Amino acid sequence: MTHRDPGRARPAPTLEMVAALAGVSRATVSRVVNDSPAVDPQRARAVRDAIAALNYVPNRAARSLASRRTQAVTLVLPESTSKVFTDPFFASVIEGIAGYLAETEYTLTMILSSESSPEKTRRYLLGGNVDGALVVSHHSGDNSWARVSGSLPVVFAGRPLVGEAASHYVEVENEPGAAAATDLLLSRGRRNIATIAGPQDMPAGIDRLAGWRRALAGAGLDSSRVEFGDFTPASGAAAMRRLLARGAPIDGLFVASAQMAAGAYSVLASHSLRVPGDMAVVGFDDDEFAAALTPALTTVHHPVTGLGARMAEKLVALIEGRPVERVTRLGTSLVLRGSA
Amino acid sequence: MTHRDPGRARPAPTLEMVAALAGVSRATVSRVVNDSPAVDPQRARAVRDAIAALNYVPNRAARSLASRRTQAVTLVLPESTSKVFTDPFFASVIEGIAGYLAETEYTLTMILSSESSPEKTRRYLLGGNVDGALVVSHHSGDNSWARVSGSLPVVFAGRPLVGEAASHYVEVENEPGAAAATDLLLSRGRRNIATIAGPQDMPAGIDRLAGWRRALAGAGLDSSRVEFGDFTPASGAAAMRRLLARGAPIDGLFVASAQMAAGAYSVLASHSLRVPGDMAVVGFDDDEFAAALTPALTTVHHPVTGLGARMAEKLVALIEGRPVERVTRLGTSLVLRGSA
DNA sequence: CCACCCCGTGAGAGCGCTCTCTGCGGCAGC
DNA sequence: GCTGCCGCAGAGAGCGCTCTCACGGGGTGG
Repeated sequence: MTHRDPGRARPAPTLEMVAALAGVSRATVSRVVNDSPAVDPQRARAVRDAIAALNYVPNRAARSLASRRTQAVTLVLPESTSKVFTDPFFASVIEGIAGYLAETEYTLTMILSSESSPEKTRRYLLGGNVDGALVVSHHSGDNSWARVSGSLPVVFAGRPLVGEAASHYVEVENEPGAAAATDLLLSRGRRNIATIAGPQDMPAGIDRLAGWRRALAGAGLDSSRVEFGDFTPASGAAAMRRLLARGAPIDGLFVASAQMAAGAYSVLASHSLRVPGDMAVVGFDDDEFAAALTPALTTVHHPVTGLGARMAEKLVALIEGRPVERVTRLGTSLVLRGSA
Repeated sequence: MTHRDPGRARPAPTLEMVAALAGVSRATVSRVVNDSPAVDPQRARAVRDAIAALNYVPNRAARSLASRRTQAVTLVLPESTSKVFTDPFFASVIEGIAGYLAETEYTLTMILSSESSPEKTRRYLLGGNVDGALVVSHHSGDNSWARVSGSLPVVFAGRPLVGEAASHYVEVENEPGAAAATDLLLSRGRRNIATIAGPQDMPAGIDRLAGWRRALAGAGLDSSRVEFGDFTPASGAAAMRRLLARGAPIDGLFVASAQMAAGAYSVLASHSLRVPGDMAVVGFDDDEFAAALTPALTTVHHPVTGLGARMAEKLVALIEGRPVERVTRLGTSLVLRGSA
């Protein structure tokens, strides 16, 4: 069998056709479609009937050409596909974004920029496809955003490392959260506290490490027990192994992501180190990894869904020209479970 | 601080402006942009210079209005956000799609239809936003696609349960794969073979169960040991519990997804049943779950990334009016690891 | 009873691009 | 030397919609 139907079948009905059927002008149909004020109710009804009869859907291209708006925003994910789809963080952020946008007239598109060339992404963003962009997980290397955000409203998840002063963003208070987590370990009487930190080219990685450092400094303790991961379980396991290989005593551990904590747990188990007995552990991220561990992970909770929602809210406000706070900071809380 | 910049800043350069700067007509610029044949090389160069000087990007809305094409396709995911972002299957499919499209001029957008209303999704698809759609994981309840696919090229992942005869799709040979898996268990001398099947409103669930049934029937064995899950680990665990609670002896198990196998493993462990000694297990899906289990899961491998790539390929061909096979079937292979 | 509004409507001018069609210049053929 | 092509460029007509503007008719106030 071969192809049956190149392109769309019957030509789509147009405003013009609706107007003809309803016996009014195009302008009136347009008013009804955009439910603008003050159209004679009877005519409006006739128009609606005609729309239903023709199964009319406004052509987005024409509309956006005429109105210079697209009613679409895009979520740019500069991570590799598999990372995006494995990390519960992204799922929650997207849930928050999609949830907020569902209330509005905006539709969400996504673009995995690792899969397309940067040039293609740029053309997509600047080519009038979207009214604004949301950017998640930008590493410091990504300076392409400076160019784009001059011409298009952009909201970042997390403080951008370049061009921070001019950017709109929503961030979690990583540093205070990490400090609080470390303080908890201190309050449990731990004094040899290590950390598995995140990538140092991302604000979440940098700030969580800084919080840990500040807390230890406040207690006059040594903050040399640091190993780094990339937020994945495997990297957490590797970092844990390196930490143990150092030979220095460790009785407390702050891990910058729940996924890395999961990796660390498996290494601790293979070394017959008990949590929290031998090693009190506090993580960051209150996701399914945190809850699924045994013992369940005491962790820093942050509102990830809220992060997404606030990003979307900020972007829509920006697009519509409403006053917007440039920066939104979301607080964290400590969730006490079994690991510390 | 308040907002700084509603909408885009400077008005975007247009074809007209490029034409003026290059000293040619709009038509010529258009030819260069679409690298159509036969433009005087010198003029073409002048045009390119002008484009670069103005940092010109063609306006998509205008282009698609005039050409009746958008150069964009969308991936529709009718699952809940968290499910999409947790299941490695989706990640791989998307990887395949994005990989293929990266070679083309098409951009990929995604729409999580669970988050938007079906009406919004329909308007998006029919509103001229995209040239075609890819649909993954449609349950039998989803008959909304029939309406859409009349007006827009659509390619499904897996055989659609409604409107199969008219649909373009790419599917994995689930039934033969499941039969082969079951045959392996038979060849290992197992005779009391159970299955944890997938949802019976999805082809993958239906066909894998059918393959298991056929293999057992071929061997003249009983095929009553069936429990159902929804492809998630938790549902696999629950199904395993129900299977064991029946009290009938079981020495072989075919699980319709690696994720469910992971769930089943944990239940087997808690019943002190050893794999493969007490229970030989064969799964379906060769993903990270399968490899991470202990013992590693013997499983049916199917080309998930290839599935995505072939879907994208088929859709693009459909859009461009090239001849296309209506159905593509992808074979499976058995990956022997420790569990059977 | 006339001037003034105001409300609902239609006409019409684009939005930025594509694409057909016409036209112009140069070359080959007779 | 004239006709016929062919190759390349420009003119111009839309694509389907939005939005401003002007208009007509029915109140209201003086």
